[in-house]
Amino acid sequence: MKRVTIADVAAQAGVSKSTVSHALSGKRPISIATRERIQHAIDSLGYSPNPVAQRLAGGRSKTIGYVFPLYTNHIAGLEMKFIASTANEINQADYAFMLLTHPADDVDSLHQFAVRGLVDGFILMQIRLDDPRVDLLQQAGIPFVLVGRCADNRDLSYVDVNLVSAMDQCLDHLSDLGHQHIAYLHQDAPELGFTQRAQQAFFEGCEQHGVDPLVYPCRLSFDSGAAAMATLLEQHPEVTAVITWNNTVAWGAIDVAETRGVHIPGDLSIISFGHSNFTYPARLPLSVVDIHPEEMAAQAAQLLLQKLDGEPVESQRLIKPTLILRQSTAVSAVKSR
Amino acid sequence: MKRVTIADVAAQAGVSKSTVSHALSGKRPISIATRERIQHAIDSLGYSPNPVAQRLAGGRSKTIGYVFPLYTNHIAGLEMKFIASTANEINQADYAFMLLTHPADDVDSLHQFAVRGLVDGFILMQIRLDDPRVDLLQQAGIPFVLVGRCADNRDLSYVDVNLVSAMDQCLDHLSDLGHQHIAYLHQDAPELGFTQRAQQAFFEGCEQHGVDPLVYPCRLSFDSGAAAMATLLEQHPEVTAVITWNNTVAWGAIDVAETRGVHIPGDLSIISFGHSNFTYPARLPLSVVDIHPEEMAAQAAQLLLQKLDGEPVESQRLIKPTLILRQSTAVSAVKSR
DNA sequence: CTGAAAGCGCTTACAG
DNA sequence: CTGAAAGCGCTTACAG
Repeated sequence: MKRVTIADVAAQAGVSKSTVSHALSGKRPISIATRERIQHAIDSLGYSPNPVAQRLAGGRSKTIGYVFPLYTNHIAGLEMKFIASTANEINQADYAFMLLTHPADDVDSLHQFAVRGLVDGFILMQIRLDDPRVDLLQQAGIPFVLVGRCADNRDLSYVDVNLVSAMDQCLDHLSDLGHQHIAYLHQDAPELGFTQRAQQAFFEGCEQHGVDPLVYPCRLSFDSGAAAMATLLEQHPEVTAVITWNNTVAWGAIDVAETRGVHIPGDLSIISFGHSNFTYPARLPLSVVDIHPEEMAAQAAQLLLQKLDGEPVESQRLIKPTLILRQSTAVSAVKSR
Repeated sequence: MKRVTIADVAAQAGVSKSTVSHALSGKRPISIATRERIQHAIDSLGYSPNPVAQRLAGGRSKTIGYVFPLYTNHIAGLEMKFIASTANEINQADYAFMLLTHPADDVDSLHQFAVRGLVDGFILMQIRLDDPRVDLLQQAGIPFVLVGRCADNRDLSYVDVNLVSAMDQCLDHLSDLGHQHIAYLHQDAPELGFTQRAQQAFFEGCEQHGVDPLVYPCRLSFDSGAAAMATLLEQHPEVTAVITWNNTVAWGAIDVAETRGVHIPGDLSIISFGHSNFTYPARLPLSVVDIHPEEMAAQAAQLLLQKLDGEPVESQRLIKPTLILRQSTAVSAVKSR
């Protein structure tokens, strides 16, 4: 399998290598006649440029890096959806997809990696309010897009969830059903922008709706969701509705509730953040706030690709979630436990 | 952020670039004195070689490609575990991890990708009995390792599950509990080696244990597992135990059983293939055959890395699964429905 | 509109 | 044990 190079194409088309290069990049005008000869040579030889050489010579490697710290014991369907959607999107654009799983605080690894110049740009996940990776990439002058947001987002490109809308939709619905004491099982990670914004949106939404807000932190696991729910039920037996930031957490919470004889949705309504095709048991179709991970992934990928092409793009996007009502919410029972 | 190059190191150490290169690769003897000067220069300058240049000059890019067709709607915890484990393993070895999600039958994309020379080697998932990707990579002379096996595995390196052991452990256990009619909800993908081998192991195991084998195909989804279970219960009400190839399928099957009043484990025992930290509801701790995805991922990664380093390695490995008994299996009820 | 040449940062014969 | 030089396959000033 001998590689076909730009020199082969140039020879067959009877032009110089630089002409072939420019025909490919479109960076300078080429006469229609020679353009056709070059195209013909490319087709007949089956030429495709070597991205390694392109990159070394100052061009693109057509590779993007996806920075997503993964702890193998704590992965939910949502994370997977993000990864798979982004990978598919990038691959379909004929770019290579590089997954970087270094821990979030290991900025050195990212630095090492970035400086190696293997990728043209980055997509960052798990964004912190004050994220050292952002400073690093800005200083290095490497294009990147955030999925999420920092505290200060000047000059940054991001795709994020509209959490105010998400919470509003949940609270509108629950409030309409008569719920007065609503809990939010939120992620125990104050450094993340998502966590802060979701909590704030929850508190403000509760105030607007005149309901009593309860918040309990938990980690991304079934057991942690269960533990948080257990504590909640003990400390606030008056609670009649729960919102969870993640479906794994929701299942843990549901498990505890059912085990203690708290019936869903009769005694307790529940809504989870997630996406539309979570699986759920027939006896308990779970209502979810679909944050549209495929959509977020696609937009982030497109944003980055457009930046790499130098296209001017509107670069701060908020995706509006959709409340999908199934059967885990119901009219609040007047409770007197 | 000006890049430090090998020329900078050579200049500071007062040697030639080739000497620095050889000191780094160890491909020819370097006197202890100059080696020390070079090392000192590398440290003080913070030099790390540019993998793009290395690759172009005939060396390594320190990148491996992970070929795993992903359909975003059909992903279970096991897939995620494989991806995350492999990514972590590769990243920790200071290699870049490239995820290729092209559909399995899209050999052209893999070809395109391989010929671009971005990666040093591949790890292949979802191996078919007769896999065109294997021929492609063999002809191209690119190192690769399979997670799974083909029909003919001469000259191939792989890491796979010992399915005979897996089925034996399940059937030993179920048979001891008195089960006589055991079903296997297997993956509806006859082209995959895994599927064929698992079915064969199931049939042979049943024969050895003198039990009645039932097999029902289904796809990787909750709904499909539910549908298969529904059909099974209608056609063979005498069934008292079920083995599923995947936990998502198991939850679908369990859901249907419970909805129809078939109690687990009282009326029906169930064991799922999977891994040790699947989450499960407190009311139904699921027994699983842990196929050790982290272990498989780690071994595959190490195998490939060793091949890239030219180390001779024992290259066909079968990982023995572990049956983790929890509370979804019980003594068979004498049934007379 | 097109070409000859330098250069990207390495590796590896070739020579000593 | 070490160096000078060619070459990997491109891109991009420089020149016309």
